[in-house]
Formats: sequence, C-alpha cells, structure tokens
Amino acid sequence: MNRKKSEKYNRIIAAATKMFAEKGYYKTRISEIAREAGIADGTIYIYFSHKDQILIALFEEKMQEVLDNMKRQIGLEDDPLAKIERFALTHLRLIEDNKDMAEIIQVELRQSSKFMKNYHNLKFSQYLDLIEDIIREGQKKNLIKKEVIPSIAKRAFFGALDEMSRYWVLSKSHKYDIETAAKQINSYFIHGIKT
Amino acid sequence: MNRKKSEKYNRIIAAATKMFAEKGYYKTRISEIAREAGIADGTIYIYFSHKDQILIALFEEKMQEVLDNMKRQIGLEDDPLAKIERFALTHLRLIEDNKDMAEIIQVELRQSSKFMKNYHNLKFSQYLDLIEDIIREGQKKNLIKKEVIPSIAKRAFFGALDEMSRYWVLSKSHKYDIETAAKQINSYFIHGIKT
Amino acid sequence: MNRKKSEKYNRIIAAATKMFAEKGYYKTRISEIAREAGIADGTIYIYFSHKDQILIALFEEKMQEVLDNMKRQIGLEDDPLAKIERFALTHLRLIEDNKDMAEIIQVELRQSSKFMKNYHNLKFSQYLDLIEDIIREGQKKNLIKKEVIPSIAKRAFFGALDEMSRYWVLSKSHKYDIETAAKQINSYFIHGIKT
Amino acid sequence: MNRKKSEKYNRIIAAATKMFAEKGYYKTRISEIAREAGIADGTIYIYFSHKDQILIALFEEKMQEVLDNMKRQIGLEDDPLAKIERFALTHLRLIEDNKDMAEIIQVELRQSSKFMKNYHNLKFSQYLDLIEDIIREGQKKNLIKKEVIPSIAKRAFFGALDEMSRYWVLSKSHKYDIETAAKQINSYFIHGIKT
DNA sequence: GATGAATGAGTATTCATTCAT
DNA sequence: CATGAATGAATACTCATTCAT
Repeated sequence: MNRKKSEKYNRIIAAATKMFAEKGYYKTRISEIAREAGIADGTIYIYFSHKDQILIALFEEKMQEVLDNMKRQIGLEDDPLAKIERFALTHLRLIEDNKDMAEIIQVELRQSSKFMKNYHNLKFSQYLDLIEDIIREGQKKNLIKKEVIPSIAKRAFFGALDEMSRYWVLSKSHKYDIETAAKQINSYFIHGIKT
Repeated sequence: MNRKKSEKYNRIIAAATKMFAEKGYYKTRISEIAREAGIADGTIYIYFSHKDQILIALFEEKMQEVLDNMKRQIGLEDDPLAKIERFALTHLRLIEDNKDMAEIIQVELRQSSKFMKNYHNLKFSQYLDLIEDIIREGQKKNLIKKEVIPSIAKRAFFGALDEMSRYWVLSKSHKYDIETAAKQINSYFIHGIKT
Repeated sequence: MNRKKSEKYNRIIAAATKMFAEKGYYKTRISEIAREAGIADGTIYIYFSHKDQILIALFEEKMQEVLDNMKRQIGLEDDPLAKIERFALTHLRLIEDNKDMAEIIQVELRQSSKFMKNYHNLKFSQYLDLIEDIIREGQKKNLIKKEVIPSIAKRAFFGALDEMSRYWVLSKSHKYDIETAAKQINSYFIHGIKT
Repeated sequence: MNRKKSEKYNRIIAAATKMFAEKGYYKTRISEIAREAGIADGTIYIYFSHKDQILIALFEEKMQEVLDNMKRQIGLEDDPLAKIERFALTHLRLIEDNKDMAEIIQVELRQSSKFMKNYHNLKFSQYLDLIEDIIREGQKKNLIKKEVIPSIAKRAFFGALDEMSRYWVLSKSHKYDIETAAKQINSYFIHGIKT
C-alpha cells in the first residue's frame, strides 16, 4: 500500500536505530548516523528536515511493524484468554529479536514528549488498545470478570510486560528464558482477571 | 536523621527537580536552574561539579525518601498480601503527590545509563527488592503459590504500577482515582499469585 | 616541496600570527583569529582541534621556513667564520622582516612549555645546532680554539643575537641598523673564539 | 629605607614565585597562590588590587635584590674587565640559586608587556646598564676597543648569559658547571672586545 | 540527488574579584 | 584585618543545519 521508501531512507532509519539504541538520541550525532549509513551528513537532510524527524519516523515505522505483527498473531487465536497469552509471548519475543528497537522505545519514547511538542504517539495507543479490546471481548463472553476495568487492566498487563522487557534489554545474562517470563506473567494476570 | 544539607544545595535540587520534570534533563539549562533557585550560575558549581551530578544527587535524595517511606508503610502490615496491597497504594499515592519527581524517575532515570557511565541505581534495585522479599515471605507462609518466581513477579507487579503512574503523570484528567487503580491492580495480581 | 596546505589553513595561521604577536596567546580570542582570517569561529576547528594546536602549527611552519632559509644561506659560504657571520646577518634580517613571527618566538615559545606538556621544540634545537656544527667544523680546520666548548658557544652566540632581536622587536626606533648590530656581534664573538 | 613589608605580603610573593615558576602566570589560580601562602583567597586582595599586581610586585622585589647584589659584587673589582667577569659569574650563580625567580624572569617578563600596558621594567634596564657603564669605563681606560658600541655590547653579553640561563633552568642535567659556562662566555667576550 | 566544508548560535564551566560576616 | 561563599562576565568548543559545487 505504501510505496516503497527509498533505499537511503531505510539506511538512515537503520543507522539511527543502531546509534540511538547505543548512545541515546541526544548523544548521537547526525554525522555518526551518516557514517553508519555510509552517506554524507547533508544527505540526511534530503530525507529528514530535522534530527527529531528521524526519531519520529523511526517510531512510526517500527510501531507499524509491531502493530501489524501483533494483530496477525492475535488473529490466530479465538479465545480471548489465549489471545492474551499470545500477546505476552509475541511481545517478549519481539523485544528479544529487536533489542535496539526495544531500547529506543523504552528510553527515547518516554522522553520524546519533552522535545517533540505535539507529537502524539498514536500507534502506541493502538497497540495498548489491542489489549483493551481483548479484555472487553472476554467480558462479553463471560470469561473475564465484569469488575475488571479494561483501561486499567491494559496498562497493568502492558506494564508488567514492559518492565520485564526493560530487564531483558538492560541485563546481559538472564536467569530464565522469555517463554518462562511470558508464562509467569500470563499466569498471574489471567488467574487474576478470569471469572 | 540525615544531617541537614546546606540550604543552597537543597534549593538547587528543588529547582532542578522542577526544571527537569518540565523540560527534561537535556533541554534544561544550568542558567534556568540557577534562576529558579534564585542564585548565580556559578554558585551551582560550588555544590555540584557537573550538570549530571545534579541529576544523580536528585535521584539519590528522592529515592532514599521513597524507600524509607515505603519501608515504613510496609512495616505497618503483618500479612504479606496486605503488604502488597499497601505497596501499590503507597506507590501510586506517592506518584500523585510528587508528580515532578515521578516524571523525572519515569523519563530521566531510563536514559540515565546512556550518559552516566557506571552510574548504577542501587536505591531503585532496593525498592524493587522490597516486593521480592514480600513474595518470598508469602511463599514461606503458604499464602503465595510456590510456582511464582519472585524475581519475575516483582517486575510484573512494579511494571503494572509504573505504567499506571506514567498514565497518571502524563494525562491531565483521569477517568478513575488512584485508589481504584491500586485496588484493581492488587486484585489482578493477588488473585493471580495467591494459593 | 611541501604540498600546499589548504588556503583556509594558511589564512588561520597568518591571522593567528598577527593576533598572537599583538596581544599574546592568552589574550587572543578564537573569535578574533576567525574575524582576522575572515571565516567563522567554527571553521577554525575544522583545521585545528584546539587553540594550542594553532600555536604549535605556527611554530612548526615558521621554524621550518627559518631553518631551510638559514641552511641555504650558510651553504653559500665555505669558511666557518664566514658562515658564522652570515648566520648573524641572516638571523637579524629575518627578525626585521618578520616582526610578528619574531615576537611570537621571543614571547610565546618561551612559555609554551607551561601549557603544552610534552611539546618539544625540535626545530628550534636544530636551528641552534647549526651553530654548533659550524664551530666544530672551525675547530677541525684549526680556525677556532680547541678550548671553545661548542655547546656553550652556540648558546652564547644565539643568545647575543636573540637579545638583540628582542630589542629590535620591542623598540620603535633604533640608534643603529641591523647590519651594524650583526657586524658588532660578529666582531666580538669571532675575535673571541678564533685561533 | 623601605619599611618592612608585612609578613602576609611576603608570603604571597613567595607563594606566587613558586606557582608562577611552576605553571606560568596564566595557568596559576589566585586560589592556588592563597593555598600555597596558607591564607584565604580574599586576603590577597587586601595586599594586591589585581592578579597582575602580584607579578609586577614580584618583579620589582626580585630585581631590586638582584640589582643591589650585582652592584655590590661589581664594586669589589676595580678593573673593568674583571668587573665583566664578575658580572657573568654572579649572574649565573644567581640563576642557579634562584631557579624559580629565574624562570619567571625568563618566561613571564617577556610576555608581561602583552598584558600589562604601560608597565615599563625600569629595574631591568638598570641591570643592563650596569654592563654598559662598565664597557664605557673600559673604553675610557683604553682597555676596551673604541669601536665597540656599548649599547650593543651590553645586549650581546647579557643575551649570551641569558640564553645560558635558560638552558640551566629548563634542563635537568648539565654537562658542565656554572663556573665553566661563565668562564667560557667571559673568554669569548673579553677577547672579543678588549684592545 | 549527493556532498561535506562552512557556518554561527548556543552553553557548560571557570575563576578573578567582591563583600557580608 | 581575614575569610571564603557567592558572583556573573567571559570564552573555547560543539554540532545541527545549509548550500555551492
């Protein structure tokens, strides 16, 4: 549907992902992204008007991928509780497979509101809303307690996964694997909300 | 209990807390902190060798308070499950009462590792470990399932609260109050882990 | 013989020579050098990593010229005593023709060791050694007394010329000309050391 | 004749002599001089209005001593040529005994004109003039050639000694001693100018 | 489109000097 | 007299952005 983005554009996004993850947005120099992408500094400004536009584009691109992937995965299940389980596993696997991106979302997304006035992260909201929708569906089917407030539950569940991700991204070695972590979190949460 | 830090030192920390929360660490100018504290730029350097030392001191000071307060609150309960409930409520109330500090912890703490080499946030680990200890205690008393892995559970629980906090800090209006949020999260989590 | 340095590089060296001579290294601002060179402040940092690198480059460039020129001049004479005479005249003429450079060498070279750790002025040593070599040659040919210690004589002779130069550089008007001064110094020194 | 300077004043001069010799005027901090003198920063401003006044006072004090000492030494001889010999030996011995002061005179005196507008170093001129006077006296007594121009000769002779001093101050080890150096320089110069 | 040299606004930090105690 | 905490002007250096080639 989107026409294919130019190759240089993608090279810049890839280089920025690597550098931002490594050094953070502020400590990364435009010239470092250019070097990493194998192009001249000035070339970046043909594709992006300002440094912060690279970060925004990067968010949008990655989040779209993540969102599409998650929708596909959830679509494979019928049972809302199974969907929730799959959400957790898919999310954590994604983190494991995309550490750079995960680190940027963990770190830079959180401060982005400080320097990017009026940037609202729509994609991220949509991602969270996938959980909310599943919970509502579960409540309709009487699989999830009526007392559960979906907008709170989505944040609680996502927060649990997200904190787990932070640990994954920041620590070098881990005592347990992704599957175990996903299973544990699912177990707490599903027992906690199901009827 | 702590010997009183110099009045200027405290004024700088207070001014930095306000400014960092408002504009973020990088966007905040030393001169803005000085103006907010009602002192000259140079005076800051009598108390802090570098800009980043203000942020570090701020973390340490605030986390110590938070940690002390939480220990006091938990100490009021005997039952591990009641301790967990109190943890959640205390944490969220703290966030509500200290939005500036909460925002800094949410935002700046996460990126701090990027620009502060070898700064390890010991206090934060200790805070998380309070949860782990409660869970182990609960398991000993047969109140919490043996299958629960404490180091995963602490992150899941804290993550849930933390994501809730983020929402609290960033949004202007909320559909429900802190007590409701705390009750919901406790309900999910405690049902999820208790025997 | 040297490949041509970039034009901007040369403009910076020329501007720095003028400014350092006029105000001294410490009192000269980077922005003044830039203005004098007709470029932006930042441009200087494309060519030099630090302010002191300009001074070092300036020394090296000038001393190389001076050294090459002196070797050429000395080469024109066969007799060691004639070489010494030509050294004096060439040195003083050089000072007269390059007051700015002379002033920098007089003033800044002397303090350079204070702020430029491990900068050793090799070219300057080589320049002094030209005198030492001539004296040794003169001793071999029995034109100069064996008792003369070349390493002392070179300093005595150079020092005499150098003090003369200082007077030339610092005073506005002079009672006698360069040729007279050179002749006088040669006369004292050559009578003093010849057999 | 001078009323005795206050003890603190002398302590400051002594501390400044040490620090300026070690690090140079510009690199020396007022606070370093104060620490070295064992007093508070502010106290320096009771005795000196500005940093550069310390350097000027230091010059004046030291040069007065040097001048008085040299006059006394020269007064011990009757023969102009013997006076010259004694000048050289006295000067070099002084350097050897007062390395800090020697270094300051070598280095800082030379750049002082850059930052001290209208500071004219009268004492230094008087010191040089001692040589000129001896030469004139020698010419009157027919001991020194009439062709010798005293104002050139004084600079040549002083320059030779001064360059020797620089070597003494800057080098750690020396191949020959002060007496040898003085004897050599005297030998060149006296043979060079005597009738 | 692509380049990379040049720009110059922007800022953390220093340190001589002051002055209330 | 002596202090030393406070001041704030001053400046080297950085780096996002531009634009002539």
